[in-house]
Amino acid sequence: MPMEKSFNAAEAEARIYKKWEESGAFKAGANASRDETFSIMIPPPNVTGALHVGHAFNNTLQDILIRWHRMRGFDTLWQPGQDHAGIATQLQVEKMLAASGQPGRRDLGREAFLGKVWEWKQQYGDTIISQLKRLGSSADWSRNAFTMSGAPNAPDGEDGNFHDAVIKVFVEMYNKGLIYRGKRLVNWDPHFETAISDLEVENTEVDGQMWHFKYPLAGGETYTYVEKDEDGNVVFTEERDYISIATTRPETMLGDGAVAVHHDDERYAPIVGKLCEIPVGPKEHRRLIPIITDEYPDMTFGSGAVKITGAHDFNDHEVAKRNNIPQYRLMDTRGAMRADGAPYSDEAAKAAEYAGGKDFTVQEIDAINLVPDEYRGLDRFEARKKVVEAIVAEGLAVMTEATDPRLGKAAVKAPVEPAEGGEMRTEEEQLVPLIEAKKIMQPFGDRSKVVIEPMLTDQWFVETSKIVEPALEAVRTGKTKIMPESGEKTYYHWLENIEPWCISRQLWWGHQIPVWYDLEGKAYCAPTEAEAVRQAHDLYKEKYPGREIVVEVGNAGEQKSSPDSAGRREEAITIAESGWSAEIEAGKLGSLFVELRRDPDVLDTWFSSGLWPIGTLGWPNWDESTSKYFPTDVLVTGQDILFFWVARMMMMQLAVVDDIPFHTVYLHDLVRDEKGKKMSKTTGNVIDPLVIIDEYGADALRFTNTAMASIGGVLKLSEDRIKGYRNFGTKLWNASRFAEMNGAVCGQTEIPTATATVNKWIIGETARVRETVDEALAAYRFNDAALALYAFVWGKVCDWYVEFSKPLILDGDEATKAETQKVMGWVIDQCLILLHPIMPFITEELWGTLAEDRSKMLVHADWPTYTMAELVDEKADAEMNWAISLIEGIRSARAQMNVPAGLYVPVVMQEAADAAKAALTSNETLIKRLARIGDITEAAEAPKGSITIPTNGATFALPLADIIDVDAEKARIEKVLGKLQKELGGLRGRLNNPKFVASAPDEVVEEAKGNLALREEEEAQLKAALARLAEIG
RNA sequence: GGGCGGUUAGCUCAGCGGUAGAGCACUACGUUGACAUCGUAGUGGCCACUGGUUCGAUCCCAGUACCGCCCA
Repeated sequence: MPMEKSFNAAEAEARIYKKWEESGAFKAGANASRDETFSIMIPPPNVTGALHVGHAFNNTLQDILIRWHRMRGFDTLWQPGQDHAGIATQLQVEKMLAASGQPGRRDLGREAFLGKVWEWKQQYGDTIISQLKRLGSSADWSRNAFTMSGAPNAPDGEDGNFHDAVIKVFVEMYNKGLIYRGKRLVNWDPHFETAISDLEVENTEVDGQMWHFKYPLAGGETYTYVEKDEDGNVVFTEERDYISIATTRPETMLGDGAVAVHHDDERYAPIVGKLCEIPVGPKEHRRLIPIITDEYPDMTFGSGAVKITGAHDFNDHEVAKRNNIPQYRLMDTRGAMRADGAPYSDEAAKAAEYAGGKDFTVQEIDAINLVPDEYRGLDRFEARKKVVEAIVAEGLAVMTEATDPRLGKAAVKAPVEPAEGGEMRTEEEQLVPLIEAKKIMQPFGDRSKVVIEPMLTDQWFVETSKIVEPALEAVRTGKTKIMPESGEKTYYHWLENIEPWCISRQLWWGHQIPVWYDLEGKAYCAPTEAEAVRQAHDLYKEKYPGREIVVEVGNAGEQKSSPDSAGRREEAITIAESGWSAEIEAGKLGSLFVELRRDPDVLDTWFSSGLWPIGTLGWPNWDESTSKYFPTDVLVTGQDILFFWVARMMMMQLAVVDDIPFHTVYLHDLVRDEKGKKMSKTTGNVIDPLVIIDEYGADALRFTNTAMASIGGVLKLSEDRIKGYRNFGTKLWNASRFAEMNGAVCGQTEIPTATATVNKWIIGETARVRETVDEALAAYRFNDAALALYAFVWGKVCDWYVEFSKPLILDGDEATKAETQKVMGWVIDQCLILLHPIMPFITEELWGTLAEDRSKMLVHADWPTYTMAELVDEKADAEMNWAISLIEGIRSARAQMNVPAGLYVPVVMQEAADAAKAALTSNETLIKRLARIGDITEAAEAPKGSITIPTNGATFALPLADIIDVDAEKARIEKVLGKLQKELGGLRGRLNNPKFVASAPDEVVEEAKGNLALREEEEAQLKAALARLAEIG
């Protein structure tokens, strides 16, 4: 039964994938024939995710490396899995709850909500896995990992131990002092109501406004404000009773703790150390703040004076810390103005005390709510408007002319002079508040897209500075190599300037921080609750020997009471140590009750994915069967997560198991559309890989991905290109179909011996492409591997070898026919093997079709190791190249001279060298056939009016005096000659230059000489041809 | 502002010391014994610009212009 005319990807792919999987072909160690391991950890896709072109690209490369190594007999593991994606998943589930009319997260409470998340995960979490399978990914799915597996509330089937690994690492790092908790200014996402890391903040330039306000000096003081030019000449003098401040965020004025000017700023020297008034809030409770000096203010920017709001700005925070300025928090977790605490008058009075010199703690300051009563509860942007209105109304805005260009679009056009046809303005200038239209950088949450608020909160941090050095060292010494090399530079730059990593998130979905506090705030970090209880128990037991200690874990918000061993219930449970001491002194005996509450925060998702390499392998409970895959070999991932993930894995693995996680990092760009634009739903240029697979097959998409994958290359995915590689698959299919129809012998275990030149030649070419592919893959030059195979399969096998074989198989003698059938079968098999890592489906299908008694499926076929040294026959190579050039020369000349394609023309050969004669004789049938020529005769002179085809070692003439136009042939030859002479000029120029001959490497000189000789021969042949044509006229 | 890249055929990209390649597109011809998802032939490039190093530069170095990306 003849094969179909093309590969039915839609039908075959699922069937083939099932066969692979059911046979355990992807299991770790499958097909291993040597001890060396090769392992790759998949960059875990979000459990909420769906396959996009980036995954498709990324996984194609990983799969190629894995399949290639597996076929080569390595003990191979491709570890798959998913990431729990804290914020994204929590958001998705909340949306689902809202959409289906179920109670929301807060109504459900933590436990119930997490139950919903797990349900959701079990229902949808496998989506991306099934999509990766459609791509042909040969990961060991039996080991699929999940970053939340083994968490305390995980349902059955989610019982890995990733959670244990995460918790263990946290505890160890805590005990080593690498993790700490502190009140720090963090990036706060008011939408998700959680801290996020600085990497999750996108700074974007937006149209903003800068307001200029007057902060009146306390007690109506005045000073002389003087401005000088560069030479020290006074250019402006004014008596002022205020200091002018510029701000882009007026609402934060409420929390100002000081006004700062630069040490060297002479303009404000007279008032440094004095107090000024924040020009907002109830008149009777205006707060006074000091004017201080610091290095931070830029004298050339704005007025040179800046307000310091330590709790809401990173720069201000530093200034406040340096100068011990109180940092007042103004907003709640949603970014609304605080509504807690006492009335404003009371709070302002407290603040005044601290401003007046009373000692304070960070907590005491944080408790103060300095938002005036009328602004409480307002959204921060609403509050901004009101603050501005109030200040302007009070006349404390800096005013300017309405024509001031700094006002931007709001500026009024300057009046036109009467001379220019305008009307002179007579009234006094209208003054308006100075609100500069300015581009400002604003921080946005990368997921929420809302404006991020710097917020002073308690958070957990990894002291990255203490673990960064080994990670830097590993790359510096080349132990881990990052490709492309520019990635290493970026890596150094970031790690050398690394900031502490905020790892706590105010979310529910994630690994809850394993720290419990007693009500004094003492922290107990332990892998389990029982262990924390024990720690607390031991601690107090030591302090109060002889007393019974009862430790209980409560939930935040509810006081817990518990009977002691004597059955007595504590009346007023006093937890503070001082309280206990008092009780002891009073001689009261009873048990001491210690209540513990667990930190409600969870860990940043990247903290767990930072442990991906060891966590997936079962650390800390791993054994040789899994630990042998560590360190892994290569990480293939997007360069956009170099910092998020790669750098953190480096730091974490080195900190935890003192080894690198991988020896090579292959970074790639984002996959873009064909014009180079980012794909986005809003632009509507998203290419869905599943749609592509449906239409063109997974192999076409994979080949396209491979061909795009040059090191550091830009990835522009175009459907035309995919279509082209689908066609390539069809080409392979049809060459195989031809082979099958003509008795090619597939499934041989030995390389067939060849006597025919063409067979020797293609065997040598096969060895050549095998070496090229291996070299390319070893160097991660996927595009080179793909292109070499494309050129070989299409350009060599299909275009030449299949054509050459036709006369041999169809018209040749039995021996030649049999030999050619064997060689062809072998060559096709080699094509399938070499292409399999890139195009697994079509090759596996052909592998099964072309021979019935294969010992293994192609997925486990042995990768060849033959070399060019063994298989290239120089003579056959030279002969075939000569034959090809002759055929091409004849075809080209015929086409240009409009010789009818169906016409078999006779040929006359002249001045033939022995090698050319021999080459012609041994390949005569196929040359005749492919060049469409008749009898070949030899003569001393070419017939008059013939077409000339020069070759190395012989000149050929097609005697077509009747058909051809002599002038056209002249023109054709002159054109060729023109090109030739340009080349000759270059070659002669070089060889005539003594310095070239002296300095260039010998082989280059030899090559040039050889080239020159060839070109000169060709030139002579063409000139002779022209001379003959000239005779005719 | 700091860092990292890019600029090669109409388009998308390789190449990165020895004088330029692929795919697509385009033009002409073609139902030649697997393939029209094809075949044959062809058109098309001062390799951004200016200097330098070198016997020789698209390739190395310096600068300029323009375009990206990352970080402030």
